[in-house]
Amino acid sequence: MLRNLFYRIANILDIQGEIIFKIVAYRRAADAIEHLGRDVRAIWNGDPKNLREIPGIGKEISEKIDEILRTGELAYYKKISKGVPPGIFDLLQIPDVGPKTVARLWNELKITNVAKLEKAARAGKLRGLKGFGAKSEEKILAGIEAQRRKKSSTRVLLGVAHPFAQEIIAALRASCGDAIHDIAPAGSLRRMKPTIGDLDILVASDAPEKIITAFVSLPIVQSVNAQGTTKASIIADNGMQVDLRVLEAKHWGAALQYFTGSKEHNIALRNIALAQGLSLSEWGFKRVKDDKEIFTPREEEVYEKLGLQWVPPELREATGELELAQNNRQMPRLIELQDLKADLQLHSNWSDGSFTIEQMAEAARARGLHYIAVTDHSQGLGIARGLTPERLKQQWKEIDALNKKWNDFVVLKSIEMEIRADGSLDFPDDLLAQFDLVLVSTHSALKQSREKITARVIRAIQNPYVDIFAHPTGRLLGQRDESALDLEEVFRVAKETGTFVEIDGAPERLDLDDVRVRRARAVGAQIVIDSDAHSPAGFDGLFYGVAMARRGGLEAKDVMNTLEWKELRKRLKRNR
DNA sequence: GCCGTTTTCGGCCCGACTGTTTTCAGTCG
Repeated sequence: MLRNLFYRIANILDIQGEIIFKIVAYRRAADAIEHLGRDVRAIWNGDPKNLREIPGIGKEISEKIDEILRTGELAYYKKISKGVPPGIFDLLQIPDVGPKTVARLWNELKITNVAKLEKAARAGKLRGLKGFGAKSEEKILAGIEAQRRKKSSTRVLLGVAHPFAQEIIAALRASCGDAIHDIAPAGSLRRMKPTIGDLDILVASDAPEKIITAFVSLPIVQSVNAQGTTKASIIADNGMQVDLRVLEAKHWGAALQYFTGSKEHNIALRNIALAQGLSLSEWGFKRVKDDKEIFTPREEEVYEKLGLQWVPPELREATGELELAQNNRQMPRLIELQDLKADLQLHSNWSDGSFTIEQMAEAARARGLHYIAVTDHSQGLGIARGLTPERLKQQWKEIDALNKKWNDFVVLKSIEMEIRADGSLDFPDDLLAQFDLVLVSTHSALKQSREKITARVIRAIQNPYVDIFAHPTGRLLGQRDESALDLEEVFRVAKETGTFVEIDGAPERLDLDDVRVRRARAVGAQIVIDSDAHSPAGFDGLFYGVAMARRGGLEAKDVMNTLEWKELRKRLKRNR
């Protein structure tokens, strides 16, 4: 709410022609609030001065936040938004229409919404404005059309975009591998964001034409948006836009850094460069005093040149990573997939999985894991064939028999137990005590009020036999929003009780995300990473879960299932 | 409006592209 309000203030100021730096300040403050991952109230605590510890929030904005938190209103916003037609903000969403254009459309032609703009453009009334011609009208109409299409399309899950990019890269290597010096995905995919808009792929090569031709001829290409000598843009048959750029090897480091982003990270990095008399762009460095160019063939050199540690792409979100890179080697050594010894949430055909426990175990073992917890659903989740105590006893016999098969792998008896709407659990304590490990989660009544669902979850994790709270927010990307759960409070109780909180790596969940992972660690809750696999391929979820952990800045020591079972077992609250 | 190993005042990221111009403003990533 605060974020949207400050963005709206920035947009109004932008249209009103306010100096850009003031506008940027409001947007930056809005982003800072979003990146907090918790309620600003907790930091505010009744005193606006407390807010100034947040980077990007100074005297003016802290006092405005204070006013909003106290009164629910902002006099300044009321003042500047007076007489601004609401349709104006939709105009800003149209590609190639910015604040200056909106201001002139509004002032000179009384155009205040998209419908009026479309009508005027069709009637050829825009070309009367100075600097506008027939092409401008076409561009605006195309922009409106593009905007309409975009509304219906959505971002793609990381779990879809990542293998897709690998497929494209493999195809390009196969067709012109001898001409490829280097190839890599950039953009939000390289930063491993939970969802991806467009794919950016970078190639270092001396034969750009060959690469471009091969790219636009790939079988996945549905249409070609643009094709030039060094870049091309296509729409793939799965609807994704894929942009390819080809460049010389000497530009590789700067280009990869630049196209990986984030935009905010790059701006901060360029500021650091400027302070050292260097101007940084996607082509490399330029010394300000004499324009001498300095090339960086490797990305590491971009950071080294500035006296910084290399920043892992997952951390490049301008949330303090450059301070770590500057301050004497404080960059964390982020957790890697190989650090995980176990997967503590997965499903078999005893509930809603499609494979036997043995098949799942063999797949996990083949991926290098040392143990797994089989966490089929409990009876409360009837739709997923949840287990009753009777079927559970049969399942345990199967697990006991299986465990005789290996001397280097263990299957733990576990359960994904439903936390009922009232906070009670699906099984009594004497049964819970017989599991190796108990995981709890919510699948129903996710629309409960903040108070109700928070109390419900806390009651569950206070149980002495509950070890892990799985997919905490319950979100399904693109389908279902997070619950209203007070995560800050849940993390606090998790720490106090020794309950672990989970990063569920299933691509449609990625729950906790990076922002929440940071908060969990800051509060002191212990974390595990699971795949939530329902099939052998589902173990890929560990990779995506690790990506969220990396984005949250976690090292191996921060993640409990990097421990072998005999160590982890000692850390369970029931054994402490 | 924010911020400080060049600054409490005077800065604030960089380059490409487009359409309209004839040197540039606006937009984008």
